[in-house]
Amino acid sequence: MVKKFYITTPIYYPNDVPHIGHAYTTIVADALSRWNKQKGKDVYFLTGTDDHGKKIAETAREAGKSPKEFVDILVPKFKDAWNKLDIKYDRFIRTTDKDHEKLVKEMLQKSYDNGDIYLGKYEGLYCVGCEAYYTEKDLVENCCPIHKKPVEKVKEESYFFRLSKYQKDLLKLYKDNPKFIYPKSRKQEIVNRVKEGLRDLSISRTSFDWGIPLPFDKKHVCYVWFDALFNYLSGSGKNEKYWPADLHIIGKDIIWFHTVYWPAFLLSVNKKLPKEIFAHGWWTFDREKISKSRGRVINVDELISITGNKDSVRYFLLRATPFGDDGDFSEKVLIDRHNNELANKLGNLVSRVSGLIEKFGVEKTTNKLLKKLDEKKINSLMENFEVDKALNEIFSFIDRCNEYVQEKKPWETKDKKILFELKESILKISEVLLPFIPESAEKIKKQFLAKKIVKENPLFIKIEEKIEEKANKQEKLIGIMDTKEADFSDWEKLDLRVAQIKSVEDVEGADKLYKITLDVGEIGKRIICAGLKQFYSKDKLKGKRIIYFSNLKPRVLRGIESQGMLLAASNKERTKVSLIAPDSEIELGSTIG
RNA sequence: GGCUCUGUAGCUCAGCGGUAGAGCGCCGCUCUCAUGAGGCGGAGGCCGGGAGGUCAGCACUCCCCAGAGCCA
Repeated sequence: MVKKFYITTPIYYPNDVPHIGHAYTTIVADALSRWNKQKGKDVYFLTGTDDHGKKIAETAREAGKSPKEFVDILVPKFKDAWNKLDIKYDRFIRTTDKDHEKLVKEMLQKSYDNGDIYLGKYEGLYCVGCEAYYTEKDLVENCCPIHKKPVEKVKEESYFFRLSKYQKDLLKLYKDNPKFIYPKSRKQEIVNRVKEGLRDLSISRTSFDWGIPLPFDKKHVCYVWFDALFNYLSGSGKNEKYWPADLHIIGKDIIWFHTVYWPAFLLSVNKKLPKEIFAHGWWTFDREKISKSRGRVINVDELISITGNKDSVRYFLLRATPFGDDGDFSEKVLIDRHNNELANKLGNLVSRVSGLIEKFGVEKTTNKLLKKLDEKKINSLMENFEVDKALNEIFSFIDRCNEYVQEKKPWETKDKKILFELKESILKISEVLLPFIPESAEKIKKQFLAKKIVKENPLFIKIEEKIEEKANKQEKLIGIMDTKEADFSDWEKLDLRVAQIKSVEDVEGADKLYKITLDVGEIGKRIICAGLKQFYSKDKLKGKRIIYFSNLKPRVLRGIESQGMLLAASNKERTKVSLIAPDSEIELGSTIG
């Protein structure tokens, strides 16, 4: 019997365009989904949107639309983004889908009948942005600590779910299923918090009506989590074919809801529990947390446009950081990986080998090269969701292949057997890379399975360096060239001398310059201007021995004739300056050369 | 405040009881099949600090310092 594998992403709020955070979760789920499919499992991959909630209702009203109209406009943006990133889901669920609404009502009724839902009163400080209540001490100047907006004092009749009843069951669940929560450190946090005790959970609202009405009290609509979490069950295929979920991929911000509320809800309605929940980290942008309110969001379209290649984005996100940890996004690193790993290593390997095969052909032989690919290791890494390390392993095999070409020099030997080994290895690479960079992997496969293998256009076009960096490099290059081209006679023109700083004065109206009087031994006293004020105090300079360039054409600076210059080292940014000085006692006026 | 986690090469991280590792960046050498690609080599680390157990610690225990996260 074929083993099933049911994997999900959270359902996203469609009140915003899809950004790097959404993309990351979904790409990871897609890669794991594709990988399991490749291993022969019957895979079912669910993603979608959470259309309900007060936040959506309010944003819609501001936009002058009904909530439904509003989400109908935004939801396609998610589908479109996933399409652009080659995400292949089996169902895109929306909480406004009829079958989902029906199931949630059934589940509410069932839980109510079991005595797990009761009527009470909720009073609290509510943040619309978070869809959550806060206590006084959480607030920062009476505002929500995340959105920095004032909270509302809300008091309303509400139905409660008896979460407290499930404390023991939950603790047992964590104990009996060590793989239930990943990564381990997160698990410890949850266990400790559950041990502290659980409060019953408010699951309904009367203050707005954009949601699923409670079947036993139509005045109330279902509050976000009971509605949203059950998408995993209602979206699990015909007759819940794929339930229970094998893996919920989530961000670390919603781990509490998935590892506490969700199993408790399921226990209440007598359903099986998901097997594993993996919480990944967040992306920061140049070291700052990405959040909408701070305006540091990078959306999917922008992300793709940086390299113009969806596989670069997929590769970067999957590879950049250990799964579970926070990652830092920067354009530079994305481009570096695109250029170095995808273009120079993988793309170039494909290019050089296809070119060689086109010229010389292949001849079947045993493949010793391929043995260097440790598939077992890759498999075990993937089973532990160590996607970054699995990719690492694959790319070190790509390195082996490039080394192999270098070592065997098939362009000289015209050895068809070597080229056969390389061809087979590249085909294998295309196979193992398929879950991660499907489009490129397909291209490679097609190219190397063709009857006549020919060299084709580059898979990954390298991204030009930024203009600024390029300019820097050129400057550096010119610097080197100048030195190289200098004749000895040029050097001889310079008269460099050891000198001592006798006095230092400020220059009126100049915040960088000092007027410095030097003693240059046999040459006598000289006055120069030097931009050292930011780096050296007067006292520090006084008495110092330095190297003086004496025959530099004099120049008037701020009304003072500067007779030459003193030598100093400085870094590229000119934030550090260090005077050049003789390292032992020597007469003033001594020449340098 | 309570509870977690992290601190190893310039940067990102791996190693988790037995002579300090990788990738990127930097420097040097080199090939020419290939996308200004590839290959080889080098520099660079009191493995946050201190104490303890061990024949042996970057890894184990305790304390301290610094940073991050969670507290419904």
